[in-house]
Amino acid sequence: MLEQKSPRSKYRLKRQSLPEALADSLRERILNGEFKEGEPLVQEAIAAEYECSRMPVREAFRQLEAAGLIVSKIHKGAVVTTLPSEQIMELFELRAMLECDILTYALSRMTDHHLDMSEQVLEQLEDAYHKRDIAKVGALNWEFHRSLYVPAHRIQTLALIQGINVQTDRYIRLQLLLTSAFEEAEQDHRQILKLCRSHDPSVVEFMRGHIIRAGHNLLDALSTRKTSGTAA
Amino acid sequence: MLEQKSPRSKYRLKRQSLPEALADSLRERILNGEFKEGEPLVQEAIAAEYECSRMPVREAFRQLEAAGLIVSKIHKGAVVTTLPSEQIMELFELRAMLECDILTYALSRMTDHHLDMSEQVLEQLEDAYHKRDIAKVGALNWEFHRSLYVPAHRIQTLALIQGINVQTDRYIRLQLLLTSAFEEAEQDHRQILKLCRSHDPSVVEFMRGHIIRAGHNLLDALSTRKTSGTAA
DNA sequence: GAGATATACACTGGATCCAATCTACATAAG
DNA sequence: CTTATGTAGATTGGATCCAGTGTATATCTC
Repeated sequence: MLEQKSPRSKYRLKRQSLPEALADSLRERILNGEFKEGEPLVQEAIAAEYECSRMPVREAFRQLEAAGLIVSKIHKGAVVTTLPSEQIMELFELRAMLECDILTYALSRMTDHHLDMSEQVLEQLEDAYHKRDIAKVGALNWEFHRSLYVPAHRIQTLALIQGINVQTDRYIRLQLLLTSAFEEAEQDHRQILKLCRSHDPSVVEFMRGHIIRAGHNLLDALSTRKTSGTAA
Repeated sequence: MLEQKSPRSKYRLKRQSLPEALADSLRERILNGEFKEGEPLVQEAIAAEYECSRMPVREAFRQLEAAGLIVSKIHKGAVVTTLPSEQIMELFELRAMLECDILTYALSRMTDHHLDMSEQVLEQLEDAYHKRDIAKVGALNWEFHRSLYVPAHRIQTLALIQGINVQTDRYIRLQLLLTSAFEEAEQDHRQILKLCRSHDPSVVEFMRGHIIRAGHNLLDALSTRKTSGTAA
């Protein structure tokens, strides 16, 4: 818990405030489904768990609220956000639009170095997938997409996409538990990388399909879960 | 300062925590240029101004940071974000893409009621513009755009667009001080409303031009300011 | 016994206090 | 005179404490 991430310099020391570290950890736990939709997050309980006061917890909550992962009502506390299925699909549609846009920018600027990096991430992703390490798959899935977009140098767009991916990650990880539809996504990823290597503009539309299909697959999985098993 | 906003019910009482109210007020002050780019925000000073402790200020800062208006480094405090001009233009391009998308959804669902509401906002906007009330123009400009998008029922998209508009608002208000390019925007707004009334799909492309032009006009204004007057 | 009122407990909101870190200035060494 | 070191003041980070609100249970009235 509370590990630091993405060290730029080789000897980078802990440079993160407690609230940020807490937010990172809590975000991860929400995405992993440890805190389920609608579940209340009690300041005191979290504080006790991390052996700190409620103060940094409150600041972390503000961050998570801004990211759309929780909502907090005054004097009533925070609960994990619940999204209706239309809004989940809307998130995937937003991703499709924004990621296709940024990929168009990125495509002409990708170097072999970039592509090798992406391939490396993809290999890790495939490895994690075969080991059924859900959390790692979720994180690496985004990391792979992200690696393709970096060459675009579209800072604001990338930040926006990252925010949306945090939200969809939650459902992607859920889907990994429910279905085996991710097999298909795996093949997509290889194809995407291949098209990128040849700088083929058709990759943009392929990416759109990849994202939209993921959304539909997920919604199918969610609806069948709801109709069939109403497990607590 | 710290007034409540958007009362849905007629007798809505204060239902906002201090940090939220603070964030609203500080956001407004940043957008109005009272706190300039790169200017540090000192917790104690703000707390003294609002006659509260530093605690709610810190939580408000977290919100503003998530909105991209400030950045805070550990043990070094918060400063108002400075964006390079490419990123400002990128924000306008994002707006163009997202707002055109949502407008397409909204167009077929707009009722006369919706359109009348929009017209009402537009009249207030024109009024504020003629009175040179910069803050009001900024707020109402977004409110007009927003009113056109509400019928689309695209909650996530609208939230995203709102976030970007908060950022561009800052520069729009700056532009109002620097240039008279907003005249043109005023005419655009009337034209947009007219096209919406006839549910003419060409309004989407018109909107795109409206937003992109606004971005270019702004960058022109900013660059001439930088090259000519290097006023403190 | 059902509904309204009162009260106790749990939790959040905010203030004050202490510790840790940064910055700036002063001082000393080369 | 320049650079390095040390120290004091300012400012942020985090903990503890108190107050206010919400909820649930118990009590009272009809």
